Amino acid sequence: MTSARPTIKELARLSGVSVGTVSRALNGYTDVSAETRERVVRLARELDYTPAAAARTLVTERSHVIGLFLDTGEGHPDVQHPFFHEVLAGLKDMLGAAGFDLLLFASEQPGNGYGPHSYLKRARHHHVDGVVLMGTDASDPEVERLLRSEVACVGVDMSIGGANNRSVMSDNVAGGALAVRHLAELGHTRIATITGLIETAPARDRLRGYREEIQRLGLAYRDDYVAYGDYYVDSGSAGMEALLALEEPPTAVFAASDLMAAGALGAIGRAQLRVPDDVAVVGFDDIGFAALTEPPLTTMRQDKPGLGAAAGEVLVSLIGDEPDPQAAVTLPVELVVRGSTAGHGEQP
Amino acid sequence: MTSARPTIKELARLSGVSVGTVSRALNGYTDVSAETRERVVRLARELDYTPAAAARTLVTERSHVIGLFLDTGEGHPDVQHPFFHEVLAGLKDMLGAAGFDLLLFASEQPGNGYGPHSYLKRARHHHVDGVVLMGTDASDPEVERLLRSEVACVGVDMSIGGANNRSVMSDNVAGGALAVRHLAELGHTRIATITGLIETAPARDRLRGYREEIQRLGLAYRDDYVAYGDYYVDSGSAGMEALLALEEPPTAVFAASDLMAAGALGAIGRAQLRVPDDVAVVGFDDIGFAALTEPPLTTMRQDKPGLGAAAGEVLVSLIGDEPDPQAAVTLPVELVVRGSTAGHGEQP
DNA sequence: TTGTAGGCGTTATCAT
DNA sequence: ATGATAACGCCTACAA
Repeated sequence: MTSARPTIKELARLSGVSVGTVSRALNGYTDVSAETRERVVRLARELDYTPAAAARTLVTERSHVIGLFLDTGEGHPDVQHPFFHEVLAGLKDMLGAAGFDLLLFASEQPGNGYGPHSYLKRARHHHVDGVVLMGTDASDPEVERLLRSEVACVGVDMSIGGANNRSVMSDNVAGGALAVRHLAELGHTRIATITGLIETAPARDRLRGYREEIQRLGLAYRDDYVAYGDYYVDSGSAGMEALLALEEPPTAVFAASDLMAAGALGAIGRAQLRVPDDVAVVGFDDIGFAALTEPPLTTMRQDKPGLGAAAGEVLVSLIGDEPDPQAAVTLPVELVVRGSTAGHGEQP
Repeated sequence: MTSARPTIKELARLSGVSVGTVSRALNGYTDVSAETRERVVRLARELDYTPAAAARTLVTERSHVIGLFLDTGEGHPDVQHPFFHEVLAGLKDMLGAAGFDLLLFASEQPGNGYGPHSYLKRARHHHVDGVVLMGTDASDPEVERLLRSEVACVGVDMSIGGANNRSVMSDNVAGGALAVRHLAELGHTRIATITGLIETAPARDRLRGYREEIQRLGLAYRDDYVAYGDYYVDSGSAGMEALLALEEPPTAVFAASDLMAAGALGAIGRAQLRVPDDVAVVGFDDIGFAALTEPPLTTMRQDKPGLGAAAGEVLVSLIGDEPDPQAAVTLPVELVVRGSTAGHGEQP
């Protein structure tokens, strides 16, 4: 039924003009007679003509495709953390509106043969106009090579340098501080934290915010109140268990991710303790299910679609020749108070 | 530091052979002297050469890229349902291993000008070797046009026909039946259901499984025990509220998604009732957080990575000239019993 | 075994 | 305003 893709040559033949003219007409050049353009455009619509991206990329040096590296190393199931998906939604929308599609790098040896491709090679292979990195290990030598290259990169939740690279992330330091302040205002003085993967910038920043606020409040900073996690559920569970096993266990805990906070909730329950009465919990992210735990999670909300959109915008302006934007974009976070720190609905 | 991408011509010049020979050497043709190949390959490695996908696609008619349409119409935030992400992980891994990358269609008018592109045009534009559809409305005329076209398509959780199209989904009918059976075995006789978006195949199949099993068990099928939802949390909440408001409310409910089951959990709690004592709940999907609700959710587990991998395999074999695989792949589901139907941990 | 040359579908630079 | 024509980078007959 549907015939093969018509090419620009077809259009030229059928409309009785040259391919050059067809191209110009379709691309809205001014030096085409209204009549010709009309005819060509109509024909193109009738035949459902689409330009071949490959051909265009070849001559234009622009693919209108943004590459996406999405990993969360350390053997964690990648493409798995809910946080990134919500960011991705924002990224996709923004980029789509700007005329870009998203290439999710999946293969380490695209096409046939040629052996495994490095990050840089994969980006060049598809001639992507820019690259977004999420959850990637910035200290990986291959990543560093990519960052040093001519490819425009923007990292979400990772701090990357370089002339044509940018970072976008939440104000994690402020977030950590805010979480602690909230708990302190509730009367807590024994406030612990469960960190994210400490190799990552957000984890370090949130920890720093935690520490600075603890000290600012005149509370004692205790090493044993810092449990090291990896953002995922199990580490939250384990971290909380360790904290509860202390001689003087905390009465409140700030987990650097909702997933870990959920794990902490579980551990607290298993210890026959109650949230928030025995120990209050605040998470980070405000991913979808944060409102669905029991009790619902108080958390520091990140503007996830906003992060994605910001990443897209930065990248687009990096690609174009617009005035150089700032080196890093930082988005504010917002405290969302729910049951895990607030009163307990049922009780009078 | 990093110089511009070397082309095959560069390699030819530097290695003192013609471009044709370089191409053959790199692509593993046999009619190249071992010595020449060695030299060329080494040089390619040294210069970090990557073939330009665009050029290759142009001549080869193969892009080694699979397109992905990921929507969940009806105004729902797309790219948002956890289920699809877990499927995506499996898809990405499988496709990656097979040498394909994934193009996430984002823009409705890729490149500049040319106006909005239909599904088919977007697929052709990038010359993708195949397309995966997830959560897309199969009755959309534009989707139908894509399905009638020469583009190979595989739908996840959607039933699509056509010579070069395939479907992969879980055994939803069996899943619905199994859920009901489980509840019946627990002694329940008033078993209700909250359906998924009834326009979708999985929702209808799960409902059918529910109904058939109800009848098979000799229980009465009651229209008022069927609440219509849309897979998302709020509809589960609303559905459950409606069910609880019945004169003779159910003592058990089968929700066609974990998200709705979570919503039901909330509604039950607000009604001062308890799970599973007052009403037992079983969900569907077994998405990540199903084990984290309170109580944890009994659910029908779908093999999500398996669905993704199957989709990839089917597509790859559809693209190649391998013997035609079956028209549809159906994966088994598995009952995972947790607290929302089983005993209640804390109590003796 | 290797070189030459045509062509994939576009855009862009010339003339005309 | 339009038509040739040369790239873009690669693959693949066809010759040699």
